[in-house]
Amino acid sequence: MSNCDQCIVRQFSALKALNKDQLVKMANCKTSYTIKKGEPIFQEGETLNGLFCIKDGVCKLSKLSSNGKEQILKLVKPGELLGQRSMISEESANLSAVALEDMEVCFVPRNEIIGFFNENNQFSMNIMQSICGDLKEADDHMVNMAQKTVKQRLAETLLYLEETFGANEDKTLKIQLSREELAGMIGTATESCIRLLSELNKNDYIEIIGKKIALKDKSKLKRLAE
Amino acid sequence: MSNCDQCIVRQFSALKALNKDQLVKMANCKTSYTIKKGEPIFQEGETLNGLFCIKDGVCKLSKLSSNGKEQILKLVKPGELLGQRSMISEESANLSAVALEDMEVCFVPRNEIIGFFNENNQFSMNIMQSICGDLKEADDHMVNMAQKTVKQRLAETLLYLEETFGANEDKTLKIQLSREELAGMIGTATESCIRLLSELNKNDYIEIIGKKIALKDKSKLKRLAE
DNA sequence: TTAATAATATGATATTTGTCATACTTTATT
DNA sequence: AATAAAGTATGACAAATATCATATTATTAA
Repeated sequence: MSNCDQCIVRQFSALKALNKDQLVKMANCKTSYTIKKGEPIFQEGETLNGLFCIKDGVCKLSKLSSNGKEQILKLVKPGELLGQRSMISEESANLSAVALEDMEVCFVPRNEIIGFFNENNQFSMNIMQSICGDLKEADDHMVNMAQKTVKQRLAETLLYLEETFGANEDKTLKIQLSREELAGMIGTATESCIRLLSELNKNDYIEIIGKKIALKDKSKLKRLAE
Repeated sequence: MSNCDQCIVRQFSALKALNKDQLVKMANCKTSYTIKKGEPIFQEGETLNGLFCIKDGVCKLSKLSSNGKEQILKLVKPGELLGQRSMISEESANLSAVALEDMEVCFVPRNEIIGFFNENNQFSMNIMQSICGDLKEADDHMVNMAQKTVKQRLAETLLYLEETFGANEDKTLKIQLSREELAGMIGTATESCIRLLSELNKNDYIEIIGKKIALKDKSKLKRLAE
């Protein structure tokens, strides 16, 4: 049973407000998991009863729309928490979480976290602020979805992916998304996404190297995204 | 200085967890406002420093997109709170709030509310749950924006408006939105919105009576919205 | 390795949606 | 009441996007 003290999640999430005692308690009740690329951490509708800490690997949060297409709402990276909303609302998961890479996560039962809420105001304030951040992001994202063209959303998403997950030595995006997943992020048909990528490639905004994508002219992309 | 004890906002919001003492404190520090239709309660970017209680009237929460169009993200009705996110994040307002009808609102300074947080766990839990509700709504809304056609979104919005704000005796929607505002809710051009309303009118989904809209066949509308 | 499957790519075409022009109607102002 | 201004409506057209078909390439399984 490893220590939570030095964990990356502690450094970057609301957990930074926990004291030694609370960290020990958490270390004693947590469960660690390895999750293979493509596997779910949880599914839409599932009861969670706790909080997930993302130690390593990236996952997508998505929801199936009534037309059967998967809309990706958010990508979650190491250091972040998962399942905050369900835990607080005492509701089943509204979104599915599926690994985009091999992952390491810890699960902490709800009771434990609620205990921390009641004895640690700073911790509950941190959790609140994290959820408020998600809400602001969601509102901003909505305006883009509603008011920008697919091409603009694609440009914006590519910039976001590089900024958030970085690039390899050959400038290609580190995060590996299929064309279908990329389309699911920007809310369009896979073919439209591929077509626009080809166009951006032709016009030297990006370079397509096999399945990988390198951002060639970021300022041009920014101008396109507005 | 009126009593907060019997206020509609107390009954329907996180404030229901406040005790007598806290209600008295709040009554003593609150400010009441009347806001005329069309006037802002606050604007995007403004510093709020407190929480608004909606006693009467409906307002829209909107944001200007980079192309200059207004996207309406949410409508807020009597009994609800406004400015929770800004208060918790200690950030300026991400959205503008503008009255759709004459309104009565109260303002409670941030300090007071933060005090209640620290002495009343149930209250802070209620606020958290309210924000979590907003987040779930935003996620669901996003899937619709991304995956449904404008016509489907229009049908869905009309149903939402009747369900949430009711209808008059002649079946027309109680809430009075301009075509431009309706377009701003569903994320489309005003002309497209008008055109689709005409089409729904022609096909007996709705009836257009001057500027007012009556839902004529709700089950057909539901089927359209999917 | 070979076959089978999935992912990527592109053409052809239909549909949806946005834009601009203009007319009509209602509301506000003088 | 007359005028102006704003809101609603519709046509014509262009642009954006989805859908279906099919080809090509990469990946997986036998």
